[in-house]
Amino acid sequence: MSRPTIAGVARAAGVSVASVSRVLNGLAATEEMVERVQRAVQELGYVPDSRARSLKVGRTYQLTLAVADVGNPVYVTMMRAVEEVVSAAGYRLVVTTTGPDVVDEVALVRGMARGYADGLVISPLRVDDDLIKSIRECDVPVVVAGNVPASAGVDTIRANSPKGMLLAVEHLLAKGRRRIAFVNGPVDTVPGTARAKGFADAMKANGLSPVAEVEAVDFTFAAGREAGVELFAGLDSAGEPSGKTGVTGEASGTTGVAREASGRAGVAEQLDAVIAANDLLAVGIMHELAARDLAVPGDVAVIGMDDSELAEQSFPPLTSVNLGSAERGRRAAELLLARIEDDTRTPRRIVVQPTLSVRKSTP
Amino acid sequence: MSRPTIAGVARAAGVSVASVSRVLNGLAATEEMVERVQRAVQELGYVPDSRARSLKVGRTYQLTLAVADVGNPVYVTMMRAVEEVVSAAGYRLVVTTTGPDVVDEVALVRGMARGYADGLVISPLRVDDDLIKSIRECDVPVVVAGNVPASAGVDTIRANSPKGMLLAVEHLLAKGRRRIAFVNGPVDTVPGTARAKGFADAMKANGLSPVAEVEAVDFTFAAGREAGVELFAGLDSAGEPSGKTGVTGEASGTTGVAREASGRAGVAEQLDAVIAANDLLAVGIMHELAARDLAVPGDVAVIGMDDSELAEQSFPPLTSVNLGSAERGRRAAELLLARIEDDTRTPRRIVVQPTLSVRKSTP
DNA sequence: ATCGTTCTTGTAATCGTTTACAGCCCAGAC
DNA sequence: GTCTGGGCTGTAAACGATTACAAGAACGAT
Repeated sequence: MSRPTIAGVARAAGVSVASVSRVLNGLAATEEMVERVQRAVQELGYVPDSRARSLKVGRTYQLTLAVADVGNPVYVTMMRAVEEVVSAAGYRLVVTTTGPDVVDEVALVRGMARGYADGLVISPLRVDDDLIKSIRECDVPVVVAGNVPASAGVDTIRANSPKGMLLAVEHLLAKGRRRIAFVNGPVDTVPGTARAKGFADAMKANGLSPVAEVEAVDFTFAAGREAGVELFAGLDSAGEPSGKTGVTGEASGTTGVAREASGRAGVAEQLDAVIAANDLLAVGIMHELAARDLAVPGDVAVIGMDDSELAEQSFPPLTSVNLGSAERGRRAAELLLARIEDDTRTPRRIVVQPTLSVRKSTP
Repeated sequence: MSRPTIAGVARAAGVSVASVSRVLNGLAATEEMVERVQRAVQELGYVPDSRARSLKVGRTYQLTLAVADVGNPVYVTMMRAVEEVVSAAGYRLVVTTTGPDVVDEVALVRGMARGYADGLVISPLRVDDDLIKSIRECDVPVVVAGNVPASAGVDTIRANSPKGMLLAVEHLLAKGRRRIAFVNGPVDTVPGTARAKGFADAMKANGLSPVAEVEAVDFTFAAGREAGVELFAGLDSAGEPSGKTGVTGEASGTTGVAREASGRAGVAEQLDAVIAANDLLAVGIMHELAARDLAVPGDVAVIGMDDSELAEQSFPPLTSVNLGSAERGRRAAELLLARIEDDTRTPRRIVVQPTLSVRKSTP
């Protein structure tokens, strides 16, 4: 025997399907009616079919969260915040990982038209006009968690990376560190560009120029270690303190030799602090520092960004710029829910301000 | 103008809705028919409604993954593996966090009857008869990722914790460490009991008895640190090397004093290794060791379990028992997909064997 | 007693697909 | 020339809920 439907319940209770539906949805009904329907529901073990309900009411009570990589602890923080808001409102959360490619993001947004979810929170790694266009034309509300231009005309909850960079640079300065290197993620990504510009501005504002800048191939731990290798190799070979290192490709070939040569003293006199574009990169850098017997923060201070759980767990605990991932997640979810209720498209742009979580990786 | 439906496409193409549906689903049709339908689809920007489709075919092409806490990196590993398999098969993934409470898990399983997903992978923290029963009676296939008794008669993919514990203990023994303490998570959880028993057996098999055993209140980093405090307090106050420490509550009251007294030498002569029930706990312990100037692995070796990304990222990198989370996730997803295709309920029980990932936290 | 109001309940249409069934056309065999 | 059979195509009935509308009951006002 298959699952009972509302018709079965109606038959068992001796009432009409409409009445069953009304009781189930808490609409007006006599006590006796409620009584009978509930008894029948109990007896048959009836559970309403959400597929059918979705078709009729045009809502799935699902929301989608799209992130580039679930392995990045910042997305875990965000996901947790979104889940909390969303499930409190009676929605389920569909989590999708888009990967690094923008065409997959576009495909995802377009696919929302299938109606399997009532809204989308997307944190895009890369953005192009196609993506903006698809978001604008999307049949369901979309909230972007990340920096997109105001001209795009879409709802966004974004962090203030430049301000965050300023906090990082000024903290280092206050501790007497002025020989600062920057390890960024790919500069063709949304966070990558924002942080590159933020770093440059923050340094300029304080009359500093960077000791080195390295672009990691990804926002991951492994890429952070590679970037560390490249960073130290660059410091050794090129003597000039403010020069930028070359691209990743060429450096890796000479890694072995460069690493041999990069003595503790050599590096430490050129460099006394590193800012990384996220916590994973920062931790990767710290590992490479340790491999070279450089003390954190004694020889080199390190600052990460995102203030994810990893920052607290790393050793030494990582000073990190809190870009408000949890709050961004929470507010993105709230904004999305609001849009679903009332979709008067006057795009909102909410900015969450950063704070600095000072831990042991800076003096 | 609202979204076009299949009827609109049919009208535009001058054919019947059935033909449109057939073309869209790749069934037999003349070239001209395919031509006309596709042109109409293009022109109108038609996208099929998955809600309607779900109702008709009784499939949502969604799978649910339920875990206790997305903050635990082992679930991130598992989630990534599940996502990969599932999305390759054309399914979406609904991620639900159940929290630590078994009644919420039961509610979730019961709720699957609503039909919003075609199957469920659940990694339950706590299991009781109600949960087993609800899984048995569930309308959609359920695969349990975790240890449940064979008598339960449900599909499971489980780890071999005892074997894993044996790997850990024997590795320590081979390195000359015999004064081993164990930091477990809550013992009323599925992994908690499995690991407690596994540890006891592994020790006995090697003729050892534990220096101390501590039960953390949770499988988290914070709980790991608390457990560390308790562990060292216990070592100081109770002189006997093989005694178990008391419950958490009483110890915390005397923490301040105990911590003062726990000198580097005092601890190191009673203890030369700690095994933790997961990586988060292990990292918490390492922080507490560092706070007491105890070197890892010089004074105390540490072994974690799960071999999550955190093990690689922690400092020193953590030797960890790989319980095959990724493989478990992958195989759970595969088994679930197989069940959806052919639900001949002869419950399978798959065991994934552990390996040891040796890193720098052991000599 | 009649009428109008309000409140509850039932009938049937509807959401947008898929699919069983029947009809049509055409080719090939007798 | 008729019949059989096989492809395509169209009509219409599902899938399981919600909800507009109508009908009936109860009740007070006139």
